[in-house]
Amino acid sequence: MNEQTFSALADSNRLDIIDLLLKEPQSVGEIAEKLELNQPQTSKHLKVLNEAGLVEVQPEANRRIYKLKAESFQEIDRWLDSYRKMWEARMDRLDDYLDVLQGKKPLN
Amino acid sequence: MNEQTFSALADSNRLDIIDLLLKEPQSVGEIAEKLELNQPQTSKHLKVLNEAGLVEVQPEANRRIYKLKAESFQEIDRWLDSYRKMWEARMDRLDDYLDVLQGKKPLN
DNA sequence: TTATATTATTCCTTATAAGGAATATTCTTG
DNA sequence: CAAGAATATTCCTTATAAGGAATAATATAA
Repeated sequence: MNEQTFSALADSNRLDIIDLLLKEPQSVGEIAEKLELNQPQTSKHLKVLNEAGLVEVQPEANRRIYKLKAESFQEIDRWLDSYRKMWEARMDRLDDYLDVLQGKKPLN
Repeated sequence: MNEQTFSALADSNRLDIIDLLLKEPQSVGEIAEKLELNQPQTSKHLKVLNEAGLVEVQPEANRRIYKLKAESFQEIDRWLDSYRKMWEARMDRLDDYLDVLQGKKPLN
Protein backbone atom coordinates (compact mmCIF):
# COMPACT_ATOMS: atom_id res chain seq x y z
CA MET A 1 0.00 0.00 0.00
CA ASN A 2 1.27 3.42 -0.99
CA GLU A 3 1.68 5.91 1.82
CA GLN A 4 1.36 8.77 -0.67
CA THR A 5 -2.30 7.91 -1.08
CA PHE A 6 -3.00 8.19 2.63
CA SER A 7 -0.90 11.30 2.83
CA ALA A 8 -3.06 12.94 0.18
CA LEU A 9 -6.19 11.96 2.09
CA ALA A 10 -4.85 13.27 5.39
CA ASP A 11 -6.25 16.76 4.90
CA SER A 12 -9.81 17.88 5.47
CA ASN A 13 -9.85 20.25 2.52
CA ARG A 14 -8.81 17.46 0.21
CA LEU A 15 -11.37 15.09 1.69
CA ASP A 16 -13.95 17.77 0.98
CA ILE A 17 -12.73 18.07 -2.61
CA ILE A 18 -12.99 14.34 -3.12
CA ASP A 19 -16.43 14.32 -1.63
CA LEU A 20 -17.45 17.05 -4.02
CA LEU A 21 -15.98 15.28 -7.03
CA LEU A 22 -17.97 12.18 -6.19
CA LYS A 23 -21.13 14.07 -7.10
CA GLU A 24 -19.75 15.12 -10.45
CA PRO A 25 -16.52 16.12 -12.20
CA GLN A 26 -15.99 19.85 -12.07
CA SER A 27 -13.57 22.69 -12.62
CA VAL A 28 -11.09 24.29 -10.26
CA GLY A 29 -13.19 27.41 -10.02
CA GLU A 30 -16.34 25.53 -9.13
CA ILE A 31 -14.55 23.56 -6.44
CA ALA A 32 -12.95 26.67 -5.02
CA GLU A 33 -16.25 28.49 -4.85
CA LYS A 34 -18.25 25.68 -3.29
CA LEU A 35 -15.64 24.98 -0.64
CA GLU A 36 -14.81 28.63 -0.08
CA LEU A 37 -11.16 28.10 -0.82
CA ASN A 38 -9.11 30.51 -2.84
CA GLN A 39 -8.01 29.42 -6.27
CA PRO A 40 -4.30 28.85 -5.64
CA GLN A 41 -4.96 26.63 -2.62
CA THR A 42 -7.46 24.66 -4.61
CA SER A 43 -5.00 24.12 -7.41
CA LYS A 44 -2.36 23.03 -4.94
CA HIS A 45 -4.64 20.53 -3.27
CA LEU A 46 -5.69 19.18 -6.63
CA LYS A 47 -2.06 18.79 -7.54
CA VAL A 48 -1.46 16.66 -4.46
CA LEU A 49 -4.51 14.55 -5.23
CA ASN A 50 -3.41 14.20 -8.81
CA GLU A 51 0.09 13.11 -7.90
CA ALA A 52 -1.40 10.53 -5.59
CA GLY A 53 -3.49 9.23 -8.47
CA LEU A 54 -6.79 10.04 -6.81
CA VAL A 55 -7.99 12.40 -9.50
CA GLU A 56 -7.37 13.08 -13.15
CA VAL A 57 -7.78 16.16 -15.32
CA GLN A 58 -9.56 16.76 -18.55
CA PRO A 59 -9.08 20.15 -20.22
CA GLU A 60 -12.21 21.72 -21.55
CA ALA A 61 -11.83 25.10 -23.22
CA ASN A 62 -9.73 27.14 -20.81
CA ARG A 63 -10.97 25.24 -17.79
CA ARG A 64 -9.70 22.06 -16.30
CA ILE A 65 -12.25 19.51 -15.22
CA TYR A 66 -11.14 17.28 -12.39
CA LYS A 67 -12.70 13.92 -11.73
CA LEU A 68 -12.10 11.01 -9.41
CA LYS A 69 -9.97 8.16 -10.59
CA ALA A 70 -11.21 4.79 -9.43
CA GLU A 71 -7.87 2.97 -9.32
CA SER A 72 -6.47 4.49 -6.15
CA PHE A 73 -9.69 3.92 -4.30
CA GLN A 74 -9.66 0.33 -5.44
CA GLU A 75 -6.11 0.02 -4.18
CA ILE A 76 -7.28 1.06 -0.73
CA ASP A 77 -10.10 -1.41 -1.04
CA ARG A 78 -7.70 -4.23 -1.83
CA TRP A 79 -5.48 -3.18 1.04
CA LEU A 80 -8.47 -3.32 3.37
CA ASP A 81 -9.12 -6.89 2.27
CA SER A 82 -6.38 -8.17 4.53
CA TYR A 83 -7.90 -6.39 7.45
CA ARG A 84 -11.44 -7.43 6.69
CA LYS A 85 -10.47 -10.94 7.74
CA MET A 86 -9.64 -9.52 11.13
CA TRP A 87 -13.01 -8.07 11.91
CA GLU A 88 -14.88 -10.90 10.23
CA ALA A 89 -13.07 -13.32 12.51
CA ARG A 90 -14.11 -11.18 15.42
CA MET A 91 -17.70 -11.23 14.18
CA ASP A 92 -17.57 -15.01 13.86
CA ARG A 93 -16.52 -15.31 17.47
CA LEU A 94 -19.35 -13.00 18.43
CA ASP A 95 -21.79 -15.16 16.49
CA ASP A 96 -20.51 -18.24 18.28
CA TYR A 97 -20.97 -16.53 21.59
CA LEU A 98 -24.50 -15.49 20.73
CA ASP A 99 -25.24 -19.08 19.80
CA VAL A 100 -23.97 -20.20 23.15
CA LEU A 101 -26.19 -17.69 24.89
CA GLN A 102 -29.18 -19.06 23.03
CA GLY A 103 -28.26 -22.62 23.92
CA LYS A 104 -27.72 -23.55 20.30
CA LYS A 105 -24.16 -24.54 20.80
CA PRO A 106 -21.93 -25.74 23.65
CA LEU A 107 -18.86 -23.85 24.76
CA ASN A 108 -15.64 -25.39 23.48
CA MET B 1 -14.33 10.40 7.52
CA ASN B 2 -11.65 11.36 10.04
CA GLU B 3 -8.48 12.82 8.58
CA GLN B 4 -6.56 11.72 11.67
CA THR B 5 -6.94 8.12 10.56
CA PHE B 6 -5.39 8.80 7.17
CA SER B 7 -2.72 10.92 8.77
CA ALA B 8 -1.71 8.01 10.98
CA LEU B 9 -1.55 5.74 7.96
CA ALA B 10 0.54 8.19 5.94
CA ASP B 11 3.85 6.80 7.14
CA SER B 12 5.61 3.71 5.90
CA ASN B 13 6.89 2.69 9.32
CA ARG B 14 3.40 2.78 10.70
CA LEU B 15 2.03 0.85 7.74
CA ASP B 16 4.69 -1.75 8.48
CA ILE B 17 3.66 -1.87 12.11
CA ILE B 18 0.04 -2.40 11.18
CA ASP B 19 1.01 -5.08 8.75
CA LEU B 20 2.96 -6.81 11.49
CA LEU B 21 0.12 -6.54 13.97
CA LEU B 22 -2.22 -8.19 11.51
CA LYS B 23 -0.26 -11.42 11.94
CA GLU B 24 -0.53 -11.28 15.71
CA PRO B 25 -0.65 -8.86 18.63
CA GLN B 26 2.80 -8.21 20.00
CA SER B 27 4.93 -6.08 22.27
CA VAL B 28 6.78 -2.86 21.55
CA GLY B 29 10.11 -4.65 21.75
CA GLU B 30 9.12 -7.33 19.28
CA ILE B 31 7.84 -4.77 16.81
CA ALA B 32 10.97 -2.67 17.16
CA GLU B 33 13.22 -5.66 16.58
CA LYS B 34 11.37 -7.05 13.58
CA LEU B 35 11.16 -3.68 11.85
CA GLU B 36 14.65 -2.62 12.89
CA LEU B 37 13.37 0.53 14.53
CA ASN B 38 14.69 1.80 17.81
CA GLN B 39 12.42 1.56 20.79
CA PRO B 40 11.51 5.25 21.27
CA GLN B 41 10.48 5.63 17.64
CA THR B 42 8.39 2.53 17.89
CA SER B 43 6.62 3.82 20.97
CA LYS B 44 5.99 7.14 19.27
CA HIS B 45 4.52 5.53 16.18
CA LEU B 46 2.34 3.31 18.32
CA LYS B 47 1.14 6.36 20.17
CA VAL B 48 0.04 7.96 16.91
CA LEU B 49 -1.72 4.78 15.85
CA ASN B 50 -3.36 4.52 19.22
CA GLU B 51 -4.61 8.09 19.18
CA ALA B 52 -6.07 7.44 15.75
CA GLY B 53 -7.90 4.42 17.15
CA LEU B 54 -6.11 1.97 14.90
CA VAL B 55 -4.56 -0.06 17.71
CA GLU B 56 -5.20 -0.74 21.37
CA VAL B 57 -2.94 -1.81 24.21
CA GLN B 58 -3.13 -4.63 26.69
CA PRO B 59 -0.56 -4.64 29.49
CA GLU B 60 0.99 -8.01 30.17
CA ALA B 61 3.58 -8.11 32.96
CA ASN B 62 5.94 -5.28 32.22
CA ARG B 63 5.31 -5.39 28.51
CA ARG B 64 2.57 -3.77 26.54
CA ILE B 65 0.92 -5.85 23.87
CA TYR B 66 -0.45 -3.86 20.94
CA LYS B 67 -3.16 -5.20 18.70
CA LEU B 68 -5.22 -3.89 15.83
CA LYS B 69 -8.60 -2.41 16.55
CA ALA B 70 -11.19 -3.24 13.92
CA GLU B 71 -13.36 -0.15 14.28
CA SER B 72 -11.14 2.32 12.47
CA PHE B 73 -10.60 -0.05 9.59
CA GLN B 74 -14.33 -0.52 9.35
CA GLU B 75 -14.74 3.22 9.27
CA ILE B 76 -12.49 3.38 6.24
CA ASP B 77 -14.48 0.57 4.73
CA ARG B 78 -17.73 2.44 5.18
CA TRP B 79 -16.15 5.56 3.75
CA LEU B 80 -15.08 3.60 0.69
CA ASP B 81 -18.67 2.49 0.18
CA SER B 82 -19.55 5.84 -1.35
CA TYR B 83 -16.72 5.49 -3.80
CA ARG B 84 -17.40 1.87 -4.62
CA LYS B 85 -20.47 3.04 -6.49
CA MET B 86 -18.19 5.03 -8.71
CA TRP B 87 -16.08 2.19 -9.97
CA GLU B 88 -18.98 -0.21 -10.06
CA ALA B 89 -20.78 2.21 -12.33
CA ARG B 90 -17.70 2.31 -14.48
CA MET B 91 -17.58 -1.48 -14.54
CA ASP B 92 -21.22 -1.62 -15.54
CA ARG B 93 -20.55 0.60 -18.48
CA LEU B 94 -17.63 -1.63 -19.42
CA ASP B 95 -19.87 -4.68 -19.21
CA ASP B 96 -22.40 -2.98 -21.44
CA TYR B 97 -19.70 -2.17 -23.92
CA LEU B 98 -18.43 -5.74 -23.93
CA ASP B 99 -21.96 -6.91 -24.55
CA VAL B 100 -22.20 -4.59 -27.49
CA LEU B 101 -18.94 -5.94 -28.87
CA GLN B 102 -20.33 -9.44 -28.62
CA GLY B 103 -23.55 -8.45 -30.33
CA LYS B 104 -25.62 -9.26 -27.27
CA LYS B 105 -26.96 -5.79 -26.95
CA PRO B 106 -27.57 -2.81 -29.19
CA LEU B 107 -25.90 0.56 -28.60
CA ASN B 108 -28.27 3.06 -26.95
C1' DT C 1 13.88 -1.85 48.60
C1' DT C 2 17.16 -2.27 44.91
C1' DA C 3 18.19 -3.78 40.45
C1' DT C 4 16.53 -4.77 35.93
C1' DA C 5 13.64 -4.94 31.92
C1' DT C 6 10.32 -2.67 29.22
C1' DT C 7 8.12 1.20 27.53
C1' DA C 8 7.03 6.29 27.36
C1' DT C 9 8.40 11.06 27.17
C1' DT C 10 11.16 15.11 26.54
C1' DC C 11 14.35 18.04 24.13
C1' DC C 12 16.50 19.26 20.09
C1' DT C 13 17.23 19.62 15.17
C1' DT C 14 15.71 18.97 10.61
C1' DA C 15 12.39 18.06 7.05
C1' DT C 16 7.94 18.57 5.19
C1' DA C 17 3.36 20.56 4.45
C1' DA C 18 -0.04 24.36 4.50
C1' DG C 19 -1.69 28.99 3.70
C1' DG C 20 -1.35 33.85 1.88
C1' DA C 21 0.10 36.97 -1.63
C1' DA C 22 1.88 37.84 -5.84
C1' DT C 23 2.94 36.41 -10.34
C1' DA C 24 3.33 33.34 -14.26
C1' DT C 25 1.25 30.33 -17.57
C1' DT C 26 -2.16 28.65 -20.71
C1' DC C 27 -6.03 28.86 -23.44
C1' DT C 28 -9.71 31.27 -25.87
C1' DT C 29 -11.70 34.90 -28.25
C1' DG C 30 -11.92 39.26 -30.60
C1' DC D 1 -1.42 39.67 -31.75
C1' DA D 2 -3.89 41.71 -27.61
C1' DA D 3 -7.07 41.14 -23.85
C1' DG D 4 -9.32 38.44 -20.60
C1' DA D 5 -10.48 34.27 -18.07
C1' DA D 6 -9.01 30.23 -15.76
C1' DT D 7 -5.50 27.79 -13.65
C1' DA D 8 -0.69 26.82 -12.01
C1' DT D 9 3.51 28.13 -9.75
C1' DT D 10 6.70 30.60 -6.86
C1' DC D 11 8.17 32.82 -2.67
C1' DC D 12 7.67 33.49 1.99
C1' DT D 13 6.28 32.47 6.68
C1' DT D 14 4.46 29.41 9.98
C1' DA D 15 2.95 25.06 11.75
C1' DT D 16 3.48 20.25 12.17
C1' DA D 17 5.80 15.75 12.05
C1' DA D 18 9.88 12.70 12.18
C1' DG D 19 14.22 11.03 13.95
C1' DG D 20 18.15 10.82 17.35
C1' DA D 21 19.76 10.98 22.01
C1' DA D 22 18.95 11.16 26.60
C1' DT D 23 16.03 10.45 30.34
C1' DA D 24 11.78 9.38 32.87
C1' DA D 25 8.30 6.24 34.27
C1' DT D 26 6.41 1.71 35.26
C1' DA D 27 6.40 -2.91 36.50
C1' DT D 28 8.67 -7.19 37.82
C1' DA D 29 11.85 -9.91 40.38
C1' DA D 30 15.53 -10.71 43.62
